[in-house]
Amino acid sequence: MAKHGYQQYCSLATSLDMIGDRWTLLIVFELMMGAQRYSDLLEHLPGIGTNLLAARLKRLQEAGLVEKETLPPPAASTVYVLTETGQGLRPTVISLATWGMQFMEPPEPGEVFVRDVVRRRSLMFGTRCDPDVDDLVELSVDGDRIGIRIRGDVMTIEDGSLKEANARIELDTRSMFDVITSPEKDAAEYGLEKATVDGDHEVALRMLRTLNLPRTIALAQARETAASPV
Amino acid sequence: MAKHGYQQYCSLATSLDMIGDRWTLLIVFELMMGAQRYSDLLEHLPGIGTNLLAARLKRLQEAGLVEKETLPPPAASTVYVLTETGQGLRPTVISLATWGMQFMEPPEPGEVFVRDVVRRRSLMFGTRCDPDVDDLVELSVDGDRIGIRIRGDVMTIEDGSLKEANARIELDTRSMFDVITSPEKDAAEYGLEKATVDGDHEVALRMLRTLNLPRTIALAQARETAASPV
DNA sequence: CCGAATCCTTATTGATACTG
DNA sequence: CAGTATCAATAAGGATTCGG
Repeated sequence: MAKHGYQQYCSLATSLDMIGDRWTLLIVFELMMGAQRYSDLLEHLPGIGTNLLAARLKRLQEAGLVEKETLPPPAASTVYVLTETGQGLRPTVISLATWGMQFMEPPEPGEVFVRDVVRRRSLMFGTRCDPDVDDLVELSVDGDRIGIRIRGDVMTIEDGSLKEANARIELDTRSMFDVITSPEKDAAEYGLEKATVDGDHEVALRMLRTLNLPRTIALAQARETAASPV
Repeated sequence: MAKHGYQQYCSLATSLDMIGDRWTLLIVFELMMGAQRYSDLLEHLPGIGTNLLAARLKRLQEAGLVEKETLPPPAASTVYVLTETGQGLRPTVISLATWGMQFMEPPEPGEVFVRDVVRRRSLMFGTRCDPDVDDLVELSVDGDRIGIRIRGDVMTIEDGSLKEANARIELDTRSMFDVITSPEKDAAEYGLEKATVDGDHEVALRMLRTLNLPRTIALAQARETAASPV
């Protein structure tokens, strides 16, 4: 689309020449959540079309934002990884994703898979957390069930139900939406009221707080940046 | 381009549906530097084509990011203005523009108009400045001449030469590039060595520091954000 | 002159089929 | 699994025209 680019001597135009094409930034976003195979990307980017994915990956590699890596045997599959340069887009992507949050409507039940929402959340999840925490929570939203482990500053997700969870949270789509998108710092408490909790309530509350954290922090940072723009 | 959008329940995809089209973010960037008429935008966005500009402005208005305003007589012209929502993109735009800086090559002499470079710089210029400063400097880069006034936290630019300037800086394109893009905090001192200065050296140095400021601050913020990603 | 709307050509995309 | 190839549908680029 930007075949011969914006021909402007402007760093924003330069950036857009590199990542301004349709789908490109979404691919970068996906790769920020970890290395992925071609088919993983296809799956996580519904609607992209295999030719476009291939084309974008090629350009991203030429631009030095992405690299192909071959996993050691027995996996022996090739994955795409963001380079250091590509990782440099993290603040931008987070800031843009945060801005977009204000336009999101509560989803229809079933429209959304919790797993994807929490996965994306995990990108914005930072290091500002208690290093001693080690929580394993089963989260079920309108029947859609995943396991989330928070260990210090690392969040990992697994599918299906967990026998060893410290807490089980069951909640409806709307409440989940409220917890995640609300800039209020008591959104987690509110979500807890709406939820059915099994197991350690303390752990459950901490988990909901963690899921809300990115939004709160991002807003604070955005305000600060806006107040004294760079 | 994104006619029926990415159909993903994802705030980044939502953002891109609004500002992901070609030219759109550049238009927003322009408007961040102040209200502009249709023809001003055409001029500042070389290559856009009048039909596209019209189409983008229409979409941006529908999306609530831009509004049309009619200036009071005798100006009586209509200008486009960013709404509060549109202004919310400021941190994103600054972060993306900062990221792109690493790919910029020193321009050919004459390729670039100082005025445009400094104009864009003024967007990133923030409030972290000495409120007592009131400097008026004439800056000439390879013969291209503008006047810059810094008064507290406000930077204004005017064309042509100034009789009343406190200092006159004359420098080549390459040195100007170095001052602006260098993350080193002594870039300004370096630039001063390369320059011919007439008038108050203290004022000249402060001006070069100010032009370098955005880059330095932006990098510091990016590092911080990357370290504890939102 | 400003602020577009129209027409036409080229480039990019989206969807699907196909291959090593 | 990891892409290519094909092709119709769209969007962008460029020139010109039009109304106030």
